[in-house]
Amino acid sequence: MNFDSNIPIYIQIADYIKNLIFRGVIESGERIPSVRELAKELGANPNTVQKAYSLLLKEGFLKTKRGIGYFVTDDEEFLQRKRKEALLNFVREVKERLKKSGFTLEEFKREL
Amino acid sequence: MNFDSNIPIYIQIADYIKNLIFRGVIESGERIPSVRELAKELGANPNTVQKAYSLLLKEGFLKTKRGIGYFVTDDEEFLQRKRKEALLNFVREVKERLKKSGFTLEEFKREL
DNA sequence: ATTACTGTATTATATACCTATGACAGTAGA
DNA sequence: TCTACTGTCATAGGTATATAATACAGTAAT
Repeated sequence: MNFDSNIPIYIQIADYIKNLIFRGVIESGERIPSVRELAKELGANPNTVQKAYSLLLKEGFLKTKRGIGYFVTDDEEFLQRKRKEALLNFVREVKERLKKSGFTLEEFKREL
Repeated sequence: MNFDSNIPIYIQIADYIKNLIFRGVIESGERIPSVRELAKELGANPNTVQKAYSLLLKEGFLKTKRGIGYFVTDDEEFLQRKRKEALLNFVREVKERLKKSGFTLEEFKREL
């Protein structure tokens, strides 16, 4: 993982976890690394990981059990919906950026 | 223009100008708004606009004449090359994000 | 010369982010 | 019970970003 970006690290970590869920690397209901574990693994601060987890908690991706750990939500329907939303949002974002930069969709597809 | 993003404002402004150049809204050699003008127009601070312009100056998109203003470089070959680079970088970024999120290229194209 | 623009630079202040460190509370197993 | 994990919270310090205010220097038109 690479933190040399303008995007806040806790956002990058949240996206990283979200992507692992979408990819099925972490399954529904499964436990994820503790804040201290992941912090050590990524070379980040536990507080930063905590902030990322809190965000995912608020968004509904994670559940927490004090003293035990964080878990991916077991609401599979929710995850499927979010996955679809993520794709559509991404498509919208791509189109927006193409328009802003003055690239045509054809020009883009040609390089894809 | 919208600054409620995690991306620093001076980066957003630099991208905004770059896009205007790529789209041909501002032409090669043409003068761009003064730091104070653009700051007022965007509701940002002149120092922030200055930082954006300095970045574009360093990258070669702009030239400066003290007491007169900032101008888009007259090196059209450079701009063409940068435009192409921007497209290819964007394509690479899109592919990367698709891979990280576990979306297939076909899945993406279907929504495009 | 005066005026009104330019770019450029400095200082101070506020805020968000990140890290380091430590503390407290809940859980599970030896 | 003790130990070693968990989540959670608080404090302090450093850095980047953004704003506000001000100042100085170069250019051009009146």
